[in-house]
Amino acid sequence: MVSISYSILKKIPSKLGRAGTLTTPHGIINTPAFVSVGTKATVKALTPEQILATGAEVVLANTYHLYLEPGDERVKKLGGLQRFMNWHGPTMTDSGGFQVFSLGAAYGKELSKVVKITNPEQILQERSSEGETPRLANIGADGVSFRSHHDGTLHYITPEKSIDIQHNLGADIIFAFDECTSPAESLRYQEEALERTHRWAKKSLEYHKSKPNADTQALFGIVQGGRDEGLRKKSAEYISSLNFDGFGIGGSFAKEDMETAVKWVNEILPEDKPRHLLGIGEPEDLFMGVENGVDLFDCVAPTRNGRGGTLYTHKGKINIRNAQYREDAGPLDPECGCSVCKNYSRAYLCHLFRSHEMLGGTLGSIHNLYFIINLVKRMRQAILDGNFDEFKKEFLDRYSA
RNA sequence: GCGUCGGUGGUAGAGUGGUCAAAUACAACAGACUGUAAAUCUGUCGCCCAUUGGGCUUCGUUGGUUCGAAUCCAACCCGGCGCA
Repeated sequence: MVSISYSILKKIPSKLGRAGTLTTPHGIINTPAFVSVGTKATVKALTPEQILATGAEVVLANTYHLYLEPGDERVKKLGGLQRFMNWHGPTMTDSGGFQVFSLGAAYGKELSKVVKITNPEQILQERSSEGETPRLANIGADGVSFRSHHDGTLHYITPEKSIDIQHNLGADIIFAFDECTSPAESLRYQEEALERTHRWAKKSLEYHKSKPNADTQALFGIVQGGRDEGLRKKSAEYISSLNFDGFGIGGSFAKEDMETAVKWVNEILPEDKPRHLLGIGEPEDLFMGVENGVDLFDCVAPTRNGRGGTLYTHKGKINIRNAQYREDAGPLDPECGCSVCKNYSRAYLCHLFRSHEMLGGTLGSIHNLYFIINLVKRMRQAILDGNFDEFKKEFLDRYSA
């Protein structure tokens, strides 16, 4: 029995990009697609009905968070992730690998998923090591020990443990436990981390395949390797050699490193399996990813920005709290087809955010998710229509003007 | 009218002789956010220049005491409360 199946419908001529369909036990994902992030089994501020209305086809939850609260066993007992959160479409779970980074090397520092600086020298300076906040995640030989950020309890996650948790959660697509590294790490460290991630990938896969869940849940292996071409390619080759159902491309990037890294990897990954660029989702990055053969993206940006009042428009992002919108009776983005843009004024949204009303975060999330999901859908359509390049130029010219 | 307590930056509210252009919170004005430590976080917030920094004017009003006053004294103005 096969958990998922992927097929390509059309490619971007002489590029890696493609449009296809990914069939899961809980429905079809039309790729490329943007995956909504619902870390704790909720896309923050949205009901499943609202998630659906944004055009979302798939939701990604998090192993680490759900393991801590309410507990994966409990989720299993309550019918699994889909049933628990009342989301009936396809689901994914991240392995907790990102938390190795965010609660480890990046904890208490200026490091994040995408670093603006590109000069390696500068990135290395970001690595402040003395007397900093103690990490909540520490890497051991076979796994990672996490100090829970909400009750201080200690937890040890191994690749097998991560898979067990993800089996209990029951998402359609799950990820191998990996180590997301910072671009600030030395090449030597990247090598060491990559070896670890590869070892864990193999363990994750073997363990997964030994369980009946392998029939209903697909497992994606994650390519790492940082900013180094040799390591990235080595990782793509190694992960490709294992019998994963699909692939994730991970790591924290310097903004301008991202495109080359994605290219290196996707030139190697087998064409007939889906690829997921983990944690990426700003419009310009989505174009880059789609053009270079990425099928799936997930990113907290639309929802996190949406809750904070930074909203996407065809003319770039705006901060709806700004004074200039206080009496702006027009729609947020006249070119957007979402329910927020059709029914509410900028002035009203501005008021909601200024008065800290919950509805602000909800409407902001609905709009931003719709905007990003729809953007990727339009990219898909453009591939099918054979005019991806034109669409990309037309959109980005105005978006970044 | 008498007594009493009090009048501080947009607001609330610390401060009671120098380290005070004045804590803190809120508001205001901006900014950040990329596999969610996030309905979060950061900066600015008297005026004028400047990179550190410097100059000027502020704590009801006026006048004093003092090397030095938001802080002490006096008078006045305003408000709360109590008694007539």
